[in-house]
Amino acid sequence: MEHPARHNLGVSAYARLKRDIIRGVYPAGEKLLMSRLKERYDLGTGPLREALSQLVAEHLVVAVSQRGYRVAPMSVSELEDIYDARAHLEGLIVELAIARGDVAWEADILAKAHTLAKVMDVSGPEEMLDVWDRRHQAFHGAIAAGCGSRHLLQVRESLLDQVERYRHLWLCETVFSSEALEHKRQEHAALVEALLARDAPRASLMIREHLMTPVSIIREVMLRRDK
Amino acid sequence: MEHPARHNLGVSAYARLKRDIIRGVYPAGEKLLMSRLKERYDLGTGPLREALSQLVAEHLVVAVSQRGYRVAPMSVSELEDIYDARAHLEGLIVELAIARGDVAWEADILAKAHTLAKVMDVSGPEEMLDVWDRRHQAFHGAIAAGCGSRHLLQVRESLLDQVERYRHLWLCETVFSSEALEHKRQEHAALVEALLARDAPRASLMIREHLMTPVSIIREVMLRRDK
DNA sequence: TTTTATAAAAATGTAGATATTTTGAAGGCG
DNA sequence: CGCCTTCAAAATATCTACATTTTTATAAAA
Repeated sequence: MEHPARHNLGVSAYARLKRDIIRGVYPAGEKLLMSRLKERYDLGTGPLREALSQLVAEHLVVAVSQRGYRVAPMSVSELEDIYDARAHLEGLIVELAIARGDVAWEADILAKAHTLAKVMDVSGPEEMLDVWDRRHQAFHGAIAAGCGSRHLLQVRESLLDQVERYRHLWLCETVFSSEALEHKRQEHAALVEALLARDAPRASLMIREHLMTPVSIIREVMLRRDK
Repeated sequence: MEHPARHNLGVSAYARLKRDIIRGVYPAGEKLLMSRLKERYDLGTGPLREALSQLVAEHLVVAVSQRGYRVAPMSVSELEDIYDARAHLEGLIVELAIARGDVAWEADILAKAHTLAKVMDVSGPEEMLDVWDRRHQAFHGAIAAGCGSRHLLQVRESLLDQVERYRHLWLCETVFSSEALEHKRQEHAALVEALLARDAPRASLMIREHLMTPVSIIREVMLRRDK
């Protein structure tokens, strides 16, 4: 009938740039030369500037007038602040979800938790980490969805994007030991239990702690790298 | 020494467009014709598209590929969700501010509260509403600042921008009676009292209720207009 | 070493070319 | 007659190429 996807170049430039920044293709603080980007993505300046403007609004890129764009810098202090903000926001969302979530919400959490717990190493650790991460996101997404607020979820997504670069450091560093995975699994199980029991204070505390655990590891990776 | 402000056209296009959208110069859902914008702001398509891309990221504008841009639609359901999200976020921020704020934070709140309480009608109601609104924002900003999290404050700003169009309806509608102003003043005083007493649950509840009060009025304005 | 002059590189903006969507009229069909 | 298609013209969005302005790098002079 219609073309499957008919978006303009700015949109795909945005998606590709964002992906590359989050994946660490460009180091934090690196200058994003127009000429280089034009070559790499085979696009004109127009669409690129559109994409960069959006990324500026999302704080993944900073613009200095007449001096182009650079990847937003990373720092330990930002690491701490962003994880702190995210943990507290997620705590709030969990409390609301417990107050507002219905049976379908509960069911979806159970479903996603089950899928996550059953991730098996079938085709190499690289592939498996990818699957695990996707299902992990889906699990937490299902929990958050219960809050029922489009705008809170939107704000949550925004912080997720901003935290992703730091989280990527963690995923790369942590050669995922099966103990760590087992530990996560237990935390998730306990969290599900608290959610279904509708114990808001406990669930909120648990998720805040759950989300803060990577911070110390990432901090050390960053300090080590900076030397 | 140097030029005071040397930003590119995209930046000023962004500021002007945002201002006009928030102020209701363009009705919600209206198509933003490139030709019209070019004429109105005397700019080329390049800078305009940059600005619009940023506004898309901030959810004030929506883009449909190959079909240009339009002002983000407004609806009663969004009104309710956005105020709900904002109230809960602000409640969280207040709790954190009470836990983390120092003496300078307390002092700044008192200062801003005082300035706000002493707004006098000196040069017409238009001017006075403007002054009151600015000081009101400063007062709430001072409270929020105590949470100490750059990212939470950034997320708060984002929601403030999104809510501003609805709030503007309220400001326009409410021919500010001195009773309403007096009522606000009392709410503010009580809030300051709870903050200084470091009573987190009470302050959080108070601010949530304080922020939700305009909703019913705005809803009625919107329902009346849609008919 | 610091300053200044100059050349190269880069960012930014505009005009116009291209592609897409919308409009509106004409024609066909129930 | 009302309603749906079809199709061309007009309007619109989008993109690129090039012109302009600004910054950065380089080298000579103080």
